[in-house]
This record gives sequence, C-alpha cells and structure tokens, in this order.
Amino acid sequence: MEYLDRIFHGDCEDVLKGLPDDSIDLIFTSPPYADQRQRTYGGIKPDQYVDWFMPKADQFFRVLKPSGTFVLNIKERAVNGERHIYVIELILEMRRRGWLWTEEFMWHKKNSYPGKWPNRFRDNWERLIQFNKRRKFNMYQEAVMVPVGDWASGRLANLSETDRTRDESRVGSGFGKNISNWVGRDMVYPNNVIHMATESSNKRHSAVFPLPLPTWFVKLFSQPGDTVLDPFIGSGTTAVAALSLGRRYVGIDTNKEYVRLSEERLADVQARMPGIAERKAKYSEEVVQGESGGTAQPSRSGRVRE
Amino acid sequence: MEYLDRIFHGDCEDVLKGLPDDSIDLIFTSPPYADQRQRTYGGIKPDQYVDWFMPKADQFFRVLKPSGTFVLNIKERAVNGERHIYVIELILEMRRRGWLWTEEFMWHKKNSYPGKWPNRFRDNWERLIQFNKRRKFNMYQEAVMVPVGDWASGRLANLSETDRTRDESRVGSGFGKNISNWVGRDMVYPNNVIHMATESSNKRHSAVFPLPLPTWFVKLFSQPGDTVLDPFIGSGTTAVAALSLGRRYVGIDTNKEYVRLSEERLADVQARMPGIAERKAKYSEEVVQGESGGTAQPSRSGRVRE
DNA sequence: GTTCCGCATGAATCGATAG
DNA sequence: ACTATCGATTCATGCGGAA
Repeated sequence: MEYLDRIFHGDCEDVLKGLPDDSIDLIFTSPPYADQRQRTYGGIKPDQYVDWFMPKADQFFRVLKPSGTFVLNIKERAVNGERHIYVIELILEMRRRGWLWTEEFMWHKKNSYPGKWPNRFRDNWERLIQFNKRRKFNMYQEAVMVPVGDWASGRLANLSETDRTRDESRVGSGFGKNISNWVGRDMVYPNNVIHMATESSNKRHSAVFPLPLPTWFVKLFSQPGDTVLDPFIGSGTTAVAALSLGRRYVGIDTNKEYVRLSEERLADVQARMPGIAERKAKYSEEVVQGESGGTAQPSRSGRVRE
Repeated sequence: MEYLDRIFHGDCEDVLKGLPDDSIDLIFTSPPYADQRQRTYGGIKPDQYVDWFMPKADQFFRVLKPSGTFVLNIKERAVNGERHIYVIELILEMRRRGWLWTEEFMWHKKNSYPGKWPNRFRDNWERLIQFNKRRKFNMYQEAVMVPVGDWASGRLANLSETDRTRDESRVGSGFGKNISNWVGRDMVYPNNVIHMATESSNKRHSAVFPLPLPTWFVKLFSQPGDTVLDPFIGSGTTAVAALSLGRRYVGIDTNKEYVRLSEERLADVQARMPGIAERKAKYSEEVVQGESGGTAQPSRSGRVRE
C-alpha cells in the first residue's frame, strides 16, 4: 500500500484519485478558511467557498470507509457586519451529496485573536463538524474518557509546550498527561464542547491547531492500525497525532514547504518513539521509496513498515 | 402605553399585532424547540419548524426598533442519527426576509442533560443567534465587562461550586460574580462564548435558561428605560431580568399557567426591589387595569407606573 | 531547579482611504 | 459603486531571561 504513511505534495482532489475506495477510517482536517492565508493558499472568496470545497469532499466520500468519520474544522468570517453563510451552505450541500451531518462539536478557543469593534466581541469558538456516510460508524468512546472534573476545567489545556513535546511520543498518553495520575479516579465520558488554546507561538506555520485536538478525535474515531487522512495537512499535526497513537497516516498539502515541515516533525516523533529505534536497527534495509503518481508527489516519510 | 410591563396570554403572532412598529429595543427568547415540550406547547415537527416560526419572526421585525436586536436561543435536535437542519434553514430564511445574521454566540452549558448514546456524547452547548435590522445597532459593551484573564483564572478557578451557584442567582451579577469585588482590577471585554450552568436551584419553575443569561443580553443590548420583549416567556425569566435591571418588559405565552407563574415571579421581584415598596405605598390607588385587545389577554402585572 | 515578569505573537474585524 | 489595501484595536499564551 504505497499511499500509507506519506505526505503528498499536490491538490488533495488530484492526489486522492490515486487512493482506492473505502480505504480511510478517519478524515480530520482544517481547510484554509475563506479569505485567509492568502500567502500560502491564495485565498478563497467566501462566495466561492462551497464550489471550491465540494469536488474535494466528493473524493473524501469515496475514499472514506462506510464505517468511517469525517471531522471538519471551520469557522465563518464576518463579511459586511454579518456572519457569512458559506459554512451552513456547505453543510446543506454535503447532505445533498449523501453525507450525514451527525454532530457539531464546539471548539472553545481560550486565546482568540484580540481586537475591539463597536458591533461584536472577539470570536472564541470554531466548529468541528462531524460527517458520516452511514448512521452506524465506529466510535470508541472509552478511549477518550477523562477523570471527573478535568474535562472543561482548563487543566488539560494548560500544559506547556515542552510538556506536550515530551509526551507526544508516548503512545496512548491522551492529552499529554501521565495516565498513572488517573488510576483510581472516577472516569466520565466527555461532551461535545472542547476547551483548548490555539498555538500562537508556532514560528513556521501560522494556523496550527493544538496537537491534543486531532489526538482526541483520532482516539475517538479510530483504532491502532487504522488509517487517518488530513487533506490539508499544514504543519503535519494530524499526522503526528496519528503516528504517535499507532495509526497509519496520509497527509496532503499544496504547499511544498509544509510538506517538508510535516516530514521533519514526523521524523522527530519517530526518533523519540520507544521501540521504534530497535525496529529501525533490525529492519534498517527496509526504507520506504518515494514514487510519483499523477500530479501527486509522494515523498518518503522514513517510517518503518510493519 | 398599555402594553408595557405586562404578560400577555395568547399566540405571540396575534398579540404582537396590537403593538406599534419600532417599539421594542431587545427581543430575547427561547421558543419551544422542535418536538420538545409537547405537553405544554403541542410540539412542532422539525420539518415544519421554519414555516411555524417565520410569521412570528415577521412580527418581531415589525415591532423591533431599527437600532434593536433580536437574540434567539435555539438548538437543533438529533433526528434519525443526524442533526436536523431546521436551525440552518431558519437562519437562511430570516436573511431572505431582511434580517441580518450578525453573530452567533455560544452558550456552553456546564451541566447538561445526562445520558449516554453509542453514537454521540452529551450536548453541552446551544446557539444564541443574534439578528438585527440594520448594521448599526445599540450595543453597550462596557456594561458586561469582566475581570482580566490571568487574575480570574487563578482566583475564579478556585471558587467552590457553592460559591458559584450562589452568586449566579444574584441579579445583576453578570456572569455570576459580584463585580464590586473587582474594583481596581483590570477589566476586559468578554467574547462570544458564554459559560453558564443551565439552572438553577429553583424548585417552583423549570426555566429553560438561567437568569444570568437574559441578564447578560439585557445589559448588553439595552439601557434602563428600554423595552425588552420575550414572545415565549415561559416561567418569566426574561421579564425578571428586565424588571430587575430597570427595563420595561413585554411577555407573551400561549400557556395560561406560565402567564400566572411569570406574574407571580415578577411580583416577587418587585416586592424585594429597593425603593419600589415606598412607591407602591404612595401610589397604591394606581393599579394597572387589564384590558383585552384582539386575542390578546393582557393581565395585570402589578408593576407601579412611572 | 524554581518562579516570576516582560514581551512577541496571532484562522480577526472595522472603517477609512485609494484605485 | 465596488474592490483592494492599511492602520488601529486588543488579550491569552508560551517563551526566555532574571532573581
């Protein structure tokens, strides 16, 4: 399966045509928002957003397993003093094309962009929209249970970057906390409100979501060995979460620099993963070879094959 | 102005026809959700929700001042494993009829309805959708400022649950804290995510939202002396907030029992309001007389006229 | 090693100005 | 009139250097 554990350079609409039907367990992504990130992505006009998105969504539908889930992180801009309707139009159009609008999680961003205006406050939340192909899909609720009181308390989001980096490599560590702290404590299911700060100090990518965000959804909607796709991979956060949790990953980005950045981060994670070093030595000959397919330009991730 | 400070019994679509154009500063309401509360309201089918709502919304538009605001508390149900689209359709239809979809606040309900399902978590948030007639509207941001973050994060997080519960019931306390404690501290503007427990220790009525919720919006979108309308008044919470903050109120409900309950609560509030008792004694003869108008059945609220 | 404080940094939005 | 660019506004966070 030459598409696994790779970061592809290209438009996801084209790249995904090289993937078989029903091959992905979870799609987690945050596409460029309308009018944003013009430098790297060119910017999509709000009025054209749905037309831009839907051909890609059709490919997502095709490659997603019937039991799989698509989680879309997005938020509508204010245009002429109003919230623009492209996000809700997108939901309606997705349904027309066969998707089920199963749920809408709310991401509460504690540190939103500052500013003051006479007609509105700062925007502190984004949508995490869950789409499915079927009413029955895989959901592993036990994998994201939390100790009583920790959920929504903000404590989970207060870990420093160094803490998180250190714990990143620990498979199954959840939000970066040592699981041993939880032993003996009462565990409860979380709810559909997610409290997390954005990463504001990332120097190389201007719009990263925090690692705990994809981590949570990867654990909730996939099992070890499953495949996670992010068609707008950016700095690679979704793939890092997948790799750290023992899932296969597929990442795509139109920006070559982001592809390199993602691969760098993934190599970093691998180097820190316990057990990988040994396997690497054992199978040192077995290096993944990059192969071109269509406009897609897969590059080697260096991940050791199983 | 015989419609001020009254709770009317009847369908708001009919009752509002007795009100003049451009007479209301703020409409805050939580209409019966689709298929909910069938006993008291008869229940509206999700597919018919928009058709049911729009004639009423047209009346809201007429009676609202051009500088006024309409805040709608609503959340879509899950139907057949999907979120139903009636809220989205409602937003689109409102825009077709001239409303501006200015903003969508998020109400994070800290204690949501319990339950467990295989395909979704508990629903901990609701929408507070802000509509306006014009791009320029009255907004009094200073009235709802909150203490600056890091001071609050240290101190607020350490308050006990009882502290928070007690303070939330205090009228005028905004987000449940006594602002006076923070004099001299730096204050910042809030954002569009509102954290509030659902309610409430009150045994006598089952309000759908807690008093601090309308309180916050009444302070944000009206001034003392302005008029606040809730066309689905329920247990009277919006009117209680308005009265307590020195605003005029208009409440409407199809359920006679709720009209009585609202009036009872309002009389209660009045009795506790400083200064009112004296005025009552002075103008004891001047009792508001109920008058019938159309299907509307205004009843006396007992409020002393100015 | 800790803790504390200063500082740069954002998936923003509006209104004014310029073509 | 309609679009493009620019400055002003504002605050939670994590980093680095200092005590």
